[in-house]
Amino acid sequence: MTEVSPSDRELEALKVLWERGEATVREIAGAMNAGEEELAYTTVLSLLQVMEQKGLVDHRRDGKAYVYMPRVERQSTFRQLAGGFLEKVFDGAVDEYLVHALESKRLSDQELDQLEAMLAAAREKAGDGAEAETKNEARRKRSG
Amino acid sequence: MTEVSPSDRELEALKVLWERGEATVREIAGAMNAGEEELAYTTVLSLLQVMEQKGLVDHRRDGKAYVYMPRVERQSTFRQLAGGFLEKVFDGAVDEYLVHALESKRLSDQELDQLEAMLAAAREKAGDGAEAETKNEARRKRSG
DNA sequence: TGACAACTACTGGTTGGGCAGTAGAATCGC
DNA sequence: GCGATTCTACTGCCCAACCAGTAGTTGTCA
Repeated sequence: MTEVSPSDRELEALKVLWERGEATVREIAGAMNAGEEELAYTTVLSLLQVMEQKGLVDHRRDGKAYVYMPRVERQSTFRQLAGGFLEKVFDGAVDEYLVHALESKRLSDQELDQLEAMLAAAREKAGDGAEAETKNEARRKRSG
Repeated sequence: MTEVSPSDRELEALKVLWERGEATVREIAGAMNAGEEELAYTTVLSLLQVMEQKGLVDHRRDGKAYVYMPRVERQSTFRQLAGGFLEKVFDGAVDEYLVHALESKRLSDQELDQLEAMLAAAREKAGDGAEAETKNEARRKRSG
């Protein structure tokens, strides 16, 4: 459904919108300028306009200002981004994907616990679909 | 050390080189054209030349042809890519990073085992490094 | 209503990635 | 030596992302 992926800057803007639900251009610009970089107001506006064309955001009028809101879900966008990266860089090898992330950053115990829990959950879910998966495997082997 | 990240296409070429150790332009072009897309020979050559400027690859002459070889490590490149993506998209939240990867792809039992093992290893390492890390922290604070 | 303040639309410049053609250099076979 | 082949160097085009200015519009307030 969501064919277009946001660029880096666009993702920044989306993050603001996901957090707030909706925001004026000025608010978004303010949030994006929280760091060191300073973007001109009109730059952010341009960004939003392009994003609207792509279907990433929507807007309505409020007084004389435009209020922008996200049109894509946080979840699905992230999934799409992660999936795309995984495929593009690691050719789908999740273990490679994770191991380099682990190497690039030292993790706290809590984070490790969190990951552990997620793996357990994934295992559960895999259990659900395991039968179908196995059938596919078998079919592939027979026909191959 | 490695300041520049390869673009998507450049990464493709690097993958070929990592696999083979070294290769002529023609070989690289052949490998990259294994899929559906067809790139002109000169296109691949241009790509390599740009990559050389960036310090991603090196070349030597062999007869009349150039033989290219990687100048950056597979490991560190992947780590850099994964780390960058993690930071840029998920603001460093590894759990988010993984969960979306898990969602985007159904995993086999083997893969899950693999991930589990990696987490265990990471936990070990976290334990090992904790002390040293603490010492460094302390030293830094004292001298600062 | 008129002037000002704040906002948006439109336009353009810059950069990097991607692609490929043409011209020129090197090599090989004879 | 000389032509044909195969390679590289150089150049240019296209497109998307990014950035921001200028002109025009809208709302507000005295």
